[in-house]
Amino acid sequence: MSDVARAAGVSAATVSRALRGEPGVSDATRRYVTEVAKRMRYAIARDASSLAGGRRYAVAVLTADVGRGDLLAGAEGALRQAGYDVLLYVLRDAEARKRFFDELPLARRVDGVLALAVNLTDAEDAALTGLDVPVVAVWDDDLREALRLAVGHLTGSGHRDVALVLAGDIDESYDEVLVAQGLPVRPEWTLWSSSTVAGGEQVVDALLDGERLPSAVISTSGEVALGVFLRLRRDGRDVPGDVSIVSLEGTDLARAVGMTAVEGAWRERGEHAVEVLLARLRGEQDETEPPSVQLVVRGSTGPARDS
Amino acid sequence: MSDVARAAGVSAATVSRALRGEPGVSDATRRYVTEVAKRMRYAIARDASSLAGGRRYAVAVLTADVGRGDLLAGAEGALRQAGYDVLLYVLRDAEARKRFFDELPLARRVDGVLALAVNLTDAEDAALTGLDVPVVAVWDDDLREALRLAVGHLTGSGHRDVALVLAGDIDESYDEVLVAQGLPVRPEWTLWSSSTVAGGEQVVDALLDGERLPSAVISTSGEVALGVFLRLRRDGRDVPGDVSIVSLEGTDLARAVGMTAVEGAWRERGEHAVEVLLARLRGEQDETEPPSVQLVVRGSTGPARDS
DNA sequence: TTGAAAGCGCTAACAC
DNA sequence: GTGTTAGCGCTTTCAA
Repeated sequence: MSDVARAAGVSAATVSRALRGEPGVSDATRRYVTEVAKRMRYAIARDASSLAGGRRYAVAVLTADVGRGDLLAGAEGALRQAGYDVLLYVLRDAEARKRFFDELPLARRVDGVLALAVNLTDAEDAALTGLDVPVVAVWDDDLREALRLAVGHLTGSGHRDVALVLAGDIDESYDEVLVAQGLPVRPEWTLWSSSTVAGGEQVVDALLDGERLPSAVISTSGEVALGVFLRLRRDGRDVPGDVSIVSLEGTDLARAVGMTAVEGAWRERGEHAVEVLLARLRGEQDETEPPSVQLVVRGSTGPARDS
Repeated sequence: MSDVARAAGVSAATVSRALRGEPGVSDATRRYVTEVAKRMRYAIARDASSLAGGRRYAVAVLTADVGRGDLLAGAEGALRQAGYDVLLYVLRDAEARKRFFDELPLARRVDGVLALAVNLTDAEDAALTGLDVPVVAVWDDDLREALRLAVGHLTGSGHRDVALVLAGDIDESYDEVLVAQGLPVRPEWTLWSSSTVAGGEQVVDALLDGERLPSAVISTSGEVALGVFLRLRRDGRDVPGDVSIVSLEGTDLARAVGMTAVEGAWRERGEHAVEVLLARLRGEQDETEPPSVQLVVRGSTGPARDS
């Protein structure tokens, strides 16, 4: 930077102000400095900038699962455009997750935290809040809303025996949504799975071991839903004749295989989360609503067997 | 840090040396300082550290497509474990890609660059090399090898009319692999697609518009391969009776739907790439081989129609 | 083995 | 509108 200052015949402070768009520089000077900097291919040393200025121009993005590509891509694009670096943390499994929250390697390193598809426990949330930077989480509310839609659709078709498959580290309180809509909750019908097709297949195995099959399965993960579908079919069950399936993660994969799903505009959801975070960073509050989700009925759901 | 120094009754320099494992500190001092730092929940200010030390403890990870989750997850885990931050850059489409290489926002910000599933053009490669940090790219070689396996499998079953679907920004020279194995190359059978199921469906539409169908389709993307499969079937074509399909991206999705695919151990491939990069960072050269890929034959391929 | 001092490249506060 | 000065929190000489 001092090179640029010398070349432009101004002080380093002026270069700094000019390049950052700070007030207190004449238009002519700003233009000239900008041009010189460009010609010299000057790239700011962010470390020094952060050290002196206090801001870090970086946001940590936590995700449980890189599979939810659109959410992540949307957030990355929006952050990048706003001039923030994206520090990616993949909380792949319980162990990685625990290590992350134990060490919490974010202190003094980021201006904010975005938790995508993570579903923080209270303790984890507290740990992040202790960092003293804004934390924005996407997924939990979205998931609840999606679940409500799915349950509504199923009860409307006479389903009462609904199994819920949760992918990732998700707390149990989702059962409440079932209860709220008047459905019974059977412990053996609340299942956990990794977010993979194979996970979905295993879920079906567990279900088949039980007394009887539920008449419908809701899965938070599109891949799991597909696994459930494939495994059921391989076992000679008809979908939706014997079992209906709803995925809470609508992607074009769901569309292509004809899976009833909640479509969430995930890229837009990621961008919206960034808006909220940036507003918090500015000390404001973003009041806009996230993009709404909607249920798209396809061939994987039908009336309940006994209705 | 000076707090820790004061509390431990040593100088900041000693704290610095102790915490980083630098020589020149007695074991007793190191242990004590480490303990005090931990007790005080000291977190180093990376900015200051980088500024003073020259190293940035950060690696840029470029990816064309967050869909290849395992590759990314593998690289992220390995980098994190080695103490590096992961700066994620999603080169989503041609425009984002161009902007990235025009601005090249990495100067003075990272110690190295990892390009995952990107396939750099010569110009792009030169731009990165100009950054003066090690650059490691994964995908191109892997893809060529995978393609060789796929082509070998198909020609072994008598296929000669093979269409190639490239997902992402991939250069055309992959045709050479077909030529090298004695296959004819027809321009209308080299197709580009976005890495989505929908993209695969569109590819089939284009194929159906042509004079005749190829007897086999190779797709670099697992999702595209699935789209091809679904669309062909919806059109009344038999797979593999009419058309065989091979995916170069073997995931459990490929397994679940019975797709012949090249399984690449992507997570391990990502970790290996990090090994190579870290070695370069240490000024060494990693000579280990990347994990090998292998073809798994499933139901989506069979003998050629006319053989 | 340890400490003191200089300086990394910026920004912010204060002058002018 | 612009320059000067003083740090930001570390690492790295150089001395002790």
